[in-house]
Amino acid sequence: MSNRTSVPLPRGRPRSFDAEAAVERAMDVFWSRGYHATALPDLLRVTKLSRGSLYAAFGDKHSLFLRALDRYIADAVTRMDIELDPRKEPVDGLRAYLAGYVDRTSGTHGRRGCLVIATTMELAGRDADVNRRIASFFKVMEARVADALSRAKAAGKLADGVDPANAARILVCFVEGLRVISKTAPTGAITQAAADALLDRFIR
Amino acid sequence: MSNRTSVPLPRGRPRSFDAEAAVERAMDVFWSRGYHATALPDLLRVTKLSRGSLYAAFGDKHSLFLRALDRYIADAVTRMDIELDPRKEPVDGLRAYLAGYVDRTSGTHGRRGCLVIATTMELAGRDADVNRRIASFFKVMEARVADALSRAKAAGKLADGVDPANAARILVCFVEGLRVISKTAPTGAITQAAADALLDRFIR
DNA sequence: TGATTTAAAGACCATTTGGTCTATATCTTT
DNA sequence: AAAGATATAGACCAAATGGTCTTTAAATCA
Repeated sequence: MSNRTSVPLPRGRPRSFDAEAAVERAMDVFWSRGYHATALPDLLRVTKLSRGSLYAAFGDKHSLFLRALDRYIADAVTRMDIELDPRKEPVDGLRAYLAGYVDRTSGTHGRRGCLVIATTMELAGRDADVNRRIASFFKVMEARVADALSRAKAAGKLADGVDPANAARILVCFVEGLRVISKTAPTGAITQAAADALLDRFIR
Repeated sequence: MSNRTSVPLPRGRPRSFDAEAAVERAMDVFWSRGYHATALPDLLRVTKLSRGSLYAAFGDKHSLFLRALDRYIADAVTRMDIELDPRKEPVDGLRAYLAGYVDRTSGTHGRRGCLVIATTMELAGRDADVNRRIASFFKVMEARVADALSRAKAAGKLADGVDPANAARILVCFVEGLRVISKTAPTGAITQAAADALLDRFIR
């Protein structure tokens, strides 16, 4: 039977560029400048692709942007899955989750901002593809945090009267708000103190 | 001495448009679409000005945008000064402040988003004029909230161990985060419950 | 009425935008 | 070596960008 059903090997010159790497570099520039402010030449520069290759590989600017956004979101979800891993102590996980945001909102990292928030504000209202992705991301995030809080509650680690769903929304809003105000004032130590103070109100 | 020092009366055709009203309409469109996505024709349409008049009155797109942003920020500060008026009960003030955000993040209002946050994400990193205004706005807001919390503490209304400065940062981050996630999911009731739950953790 | 000032209308401009296409060089397999 | 496949470079395009300028109509005061 050998290779009768296998896809024939491609002939000729092989792809010489790594599409995933190009998406990552495109993500970087969208992240730094936003969608509208990123022009084709910027994308060609960072991906080191010619116009023709870029359009052949990704279709158009908007599709490439969606790929970049998906990549950014996937990275964020992966991080959350590690920080809030159900096999860990839930409160430790929540501390790690908050610590990650403190780190990402401090100094230079903070000034860079967040591609999801920038995209939310710039495009979500008028771009259904974007809106879907962002809404689902925030939902996933809130669910993961609520889950960790539920586990903490079951272990008797939550303060009296704390509702996991409410607290999850509060924590998510807090970290997203952090990323906003840290664009202009990325003050790490103060942020850490605020994050600690907030979590301390919820745990016992 | 009559009118010796007075400015001579203007001759000829008087200004027939209200600059402040034009700024407000420009603010509306920047608010809905963002800076880059707002094109000159959009501004001409909503202000009902000709190109010449607009440039004569405001200089250029960027200057008009700064006027619009200043207007938006001034409105927000005015609102805060009413909600957090020192002559009111501080906790009532904080409730009013949060209620205002719940309202602005619900339904259609929520989908509209916030010009300050959109501008922060789109321009603050690369535009010093914008950065100054935004940084100062967030500082003012945090200070007003911290002030109300200090007054509440002095009146014995705060829970044990709550630091007004920390709590202020938490509340500001929470409301700004609310505005972000409400762009795609403006769920008013849930938001109100979260706001209540958060404030309840700080007051006695 | 006539002088003066203003705004509107829109022609005009250089530059930039996202996007297409062709010619050429390069690489791999047969 | 030949054939086939792919990437690059860059010319090219129409449309849109922010911005200037001139002409004309309108409104006011002297």
